[in-house]
Amino acid sequence: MANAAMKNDKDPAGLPEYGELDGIVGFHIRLAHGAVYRHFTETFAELELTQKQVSVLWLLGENPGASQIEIGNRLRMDRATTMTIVNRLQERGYLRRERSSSDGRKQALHLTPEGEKALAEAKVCIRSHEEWLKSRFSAQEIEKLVEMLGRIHE
Amino acid sequence: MANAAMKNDKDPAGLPEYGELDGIVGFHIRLAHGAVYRHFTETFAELELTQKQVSVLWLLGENPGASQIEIGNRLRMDRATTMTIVNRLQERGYLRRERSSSDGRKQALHLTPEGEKALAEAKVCIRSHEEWLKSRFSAQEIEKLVEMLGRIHE
DNA sequence: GCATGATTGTATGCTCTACTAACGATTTCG
DNA sequence: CGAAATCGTTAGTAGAGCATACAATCATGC
Repeated sequence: MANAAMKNDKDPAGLPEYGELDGIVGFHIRLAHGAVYRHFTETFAELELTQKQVSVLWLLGENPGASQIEIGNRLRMDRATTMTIVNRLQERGYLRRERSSSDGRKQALHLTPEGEKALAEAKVCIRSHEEWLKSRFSAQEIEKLVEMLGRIHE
Repeated sequence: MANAAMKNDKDPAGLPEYGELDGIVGFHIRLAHGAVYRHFTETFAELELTQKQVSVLWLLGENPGASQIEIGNRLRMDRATTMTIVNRLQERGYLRRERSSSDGRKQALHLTPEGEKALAEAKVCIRSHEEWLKSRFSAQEIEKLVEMLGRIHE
C-alpha cells in the first residue's frame, strides 16, 4: 500500500493523516467544528432543532422583545439569514412577531409558550451535548479554550 | 454590563453579549469557525476556492493517485459530498480521474498542471490567512489550541 | 467457481446556512 | 423638509451535508 514516493492512506489504526495540513490552525478549527456539528445534529434529531434555531430561542428567552437585527448581530448572521431562521421558528409556533412600539421599523420577537417549552427541552439536550464535548478537558483547559476561541471571533 | 433582571442588547462598544450562551463551549467553537470561514472566503475571493476545495487540492498534491473515499475519509466527508467537490475541481480542470489499476472500483485522482498551479497560489493565500489567525496567539498557545481541537475531532 | 455481501463511485433530491441585490417602510440627521 | 441610514422582507445563488438508490467491482465463504 505504501511505497517510498507516496504516503500511507491511513495509519495502522485506520485514522487519516493530514500531512502538511496538520500544521494549519484553520483546518483543525474546521474539523473540530464539523465534529461538534455532527454530534449536535444527532443530539437534536428528535427535537428537530438546528444550532442556529436553538441559539435564537436561547437569546430570545433571555432577551424578550429583541429585534431580528439584534439577534442577528449577536449570532453574526446577516438580516436575510436571520429572517429564514425566524420564519421557521414562527411557522412552528415557537415565537411571534410584534411591531415595536419604540421603532416602527423593528419587529419585537417573543417566545410563545410552545417556544418556552422547546427551549427548556433544548437546554436539557445542550447539557448532554456539552458534557460530551467538555468530557475531554479539565475545567482549566475549558476556560483557556473558550478564551482563545473568543480571541478569534471577537 | 448586566443588571439584575435583564441583559443589555449591546455593550457600549456595540459588541453583542451572549448571556448564558457564553458558557457553552460549542457555541464558541461555532462562532470561531464562522469568523475563520468569513476571513477565508475573503482571502480566497479572487481564487474562487472554498475551504474544502483547497483541502482536497492540498491532500491530492501530497497524495497523488488517492481515491475519492480516501480523500473523503481524511476530511470527514461522505461519498456524496466528496463527489460534488471533486466534480467542481474537475470541471475547472484542476484534477483528472483515472481508473485505478489495482482496484477497479476506485478512481485514482491526480492534479493537472493547472491544479498544481492553483494549489501553489492557494498555499500563498493560506499563509496570509493563517497569519491573520495566528497573530493573536503565542506559539505555545497555538500548539495548545491545536492539540485541544484535535481532542475534539479525533 | 460461484453466490453473496461489502466497497466504491455515481446520480438525485432535500435541507440548512450564507450571501447579494433590490424594494418599501420608517427613522434619523443635515 | 429632504436626504441618508436602518430594518424587514423577498428573491435568487451557492456551498455543504446527508439519505437513498443503483451499477460496477472486489472479497469472502461455500
